[in-house]
Formats: sequence, C-alpha cells, structure tokens
Amino acid sequence: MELQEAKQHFIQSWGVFGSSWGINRTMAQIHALLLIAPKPLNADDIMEALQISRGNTNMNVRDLMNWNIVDKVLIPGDRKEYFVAEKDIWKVAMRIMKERKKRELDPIIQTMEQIKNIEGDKKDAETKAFIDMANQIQKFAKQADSALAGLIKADENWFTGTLLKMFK
Amino acid sequence: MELQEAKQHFIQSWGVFGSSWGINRTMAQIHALLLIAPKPLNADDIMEALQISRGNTNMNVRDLMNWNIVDKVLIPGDRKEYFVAEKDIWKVAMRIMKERKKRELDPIIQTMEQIKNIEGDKKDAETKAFIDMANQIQKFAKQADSALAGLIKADENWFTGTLLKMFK
DNA sequence: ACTTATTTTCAGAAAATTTTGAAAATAAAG
DNA sequence: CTTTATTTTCAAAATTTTCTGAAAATAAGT
Repeated sequence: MELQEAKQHFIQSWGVFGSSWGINRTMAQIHALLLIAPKPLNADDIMEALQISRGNTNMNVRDLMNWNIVDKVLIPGDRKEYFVAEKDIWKVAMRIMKERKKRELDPIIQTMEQIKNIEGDKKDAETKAFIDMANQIQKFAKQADSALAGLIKADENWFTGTLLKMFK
Repeated sequence: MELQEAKQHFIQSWGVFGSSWGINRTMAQIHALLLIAPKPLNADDIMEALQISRGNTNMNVRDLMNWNIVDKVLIPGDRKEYFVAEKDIWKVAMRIMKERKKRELDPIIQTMEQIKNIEGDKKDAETKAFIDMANQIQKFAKQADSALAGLIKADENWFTGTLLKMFK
C-alpha cells in the first residue's frame, strides 16, 4: 500500500469510527488528518486535503479545540493560524472521556436524582419498577463516573501515568 | 413529581443520552419504556406510549433484540408478541459494550493492521508520523479490547460477577 | 382451504443534521 | 486611517437519517 492511499484509508476509517460514536464525521476526519500530520496545518491545508468548505473547517476545528484534543499554534512570520493534534492517544482518550463524562454521564445522574422523588404508593408495581430502575441506573452511572475520574486523575499526574504505561 | 410525569422525563432523558452516543433516539426511548415497564409490552402498547408508527416500532424493537438487551416473550392465549428488557443495568452495559467492541473496536484494529504495511522510506517524517500513529492506535485499541473482554468474561460467570458486585 | 390477526418490509415523506459560501467581523500591515 | 489578509458567522441548500403507512408476508384459528 502506498502512503497516500493508506492516509486516505486512515482518515476514512477514523471518520466512520467517530460517527458511530455520535461524532460528526468531518470532525473526526479533520482529527485524523491532524493526527498523522508531521507538522501543523492551516485551514487551507485542511480544506484542500478533505475537500470541504472554509466554514465547515472552521467550525469543526473549533469543536476539536473545545474537546481539548487540538491546539492552535502560531508560526512566526505567518498570519495564518495553524493547528496540531495531541499525538498521545492515551491522552486523547482521557480528554474525550473527561468531556463526555461531564456532558453526558453527569446529567443522567442528575436526572435520576430528580425523578426518584415521586409521590404515590411505593408498593405499587409500576412505581416500584420505576424507582428500582432509577436507583440502579444512578448507582451504575456513579460507579462509571468515579472509575473514569480515577483514570483521569491518574493520567493527569505525569509520573503515575508514565509508570502505568511502562507496564502495559 | 407525579409518576407519569417522571416516566416521560425518564424516557426523554434516555433518548437524549442514547442519541449522544450514536444510538437512534426512538430506539433508546423504546428501551427506556421497556426498562420501567412492570410487565411485557406489545407493539401497540409501544406505539401508543411513544406515539410512533408500527413500522418504526417493529424496526427498533428488532434492533434492540439484536443488541441482546430486549427479548420477545409469548403470552399464552394471546396472539400478539410481547417484549421485555433486561432489567439488570450491569448486564445491559456489558452486552452493549460487547456488541460495540465487535462492531467498532475490532474493525479499527484490523484497519490499523492493514495500513501499517506501507511501502516507502520509513525514515521520512511523514511516513514515520503515520506508522507511529497507526501503531499507537492499534496498541490502545487492543488494550481497550482486552480490558472489555475481561469485564465481559467476568460478568458471564455468575459467581464471579456476583462477587465483584458485592464490593462495588 | 379460507378468513382473520399480526408482523414485516420498504418506497417515499418528513425531520434532523451537516455543509456551503458569501457577507460580516476581526486583526495585521503599511 | 486604509488596505489587505484571515477568520467567523449563519441563512439557505444539500445530504443523511429517521419515520410513516400501506402492501406483502407470515402465522393462527375455524
């Protein structure tokens, strides 16, 4: 396989992978492109490589920066803005998890808390099934939440992170 | 909060949660409805509760069964088909992970394997950045894969599963 | 075998999401 | 201050995904 062909293949696969997880395909493709770029790319580079518009590029790069997995870099003597992706996949995964935990897991825990407080006969089968489920989900989500928090905390400590990875 | 109101809230939240993870909103809502139903529901029950068409109901229930988190049950003396959801959230999570691992993680590992075999100068910065990334992703995906396989295996063993949960 | 109940399929319609591109905003250079 | 380069925004268009509903298929009952 040729390098350029392999790159296309990679970008394509990463896009499919991302979109199966609810991430915009183009955003995932831009991420893929930056992951394998040996140096920072600007908006025109991205537009050209993926054949997408400037607006699309701009919005998705901004999102990637919100996820903390892409950074803006300035190159002296160049007015354009350049972008680089975090290259350590472990870090990338941690940052994505951290964000998804905040955006999606925490709200579920909140919702379960709210809906558990319902009026009415707790002996009634319907009511019981409902409260049981809300409790179960809340308990599970809290476990997942703290497991993730643990992983993230470990990773944010450089020394611990390095040690762990040495034994992988 | 009233029970019916709380149920709506729950179904709604589960739908939002699901769709942020790339799962069809209606499928997640049907799942939510079944999770809190004290007894099996048939297609008409689901159509009525969620105000959706028969075709939509049928397709999404089929998908839920493919995920192994909803089962068809037959009630003696009734020609209609009834559906129940697996009520143990831990099991639900395991089955979803097992399926997603198969559908999404395994293909990524495969793709990385393929694209690593590229021709050309491995000293070239572009080539190097590319192969490094493919290796890193493959390594990470394999780790995630075996971690999940471990969890799933533990869970499929009733005794071990019960023990683990006792210490949660 | 015929009738009736129920489920499944799938083409077209509707809805939701993504993308474009040009105009507005911003920022740097002269 | 003016010009030029670059980025951002966002309404409208394109695309993708989801949903409907009626027809076809399947299954049960008489």
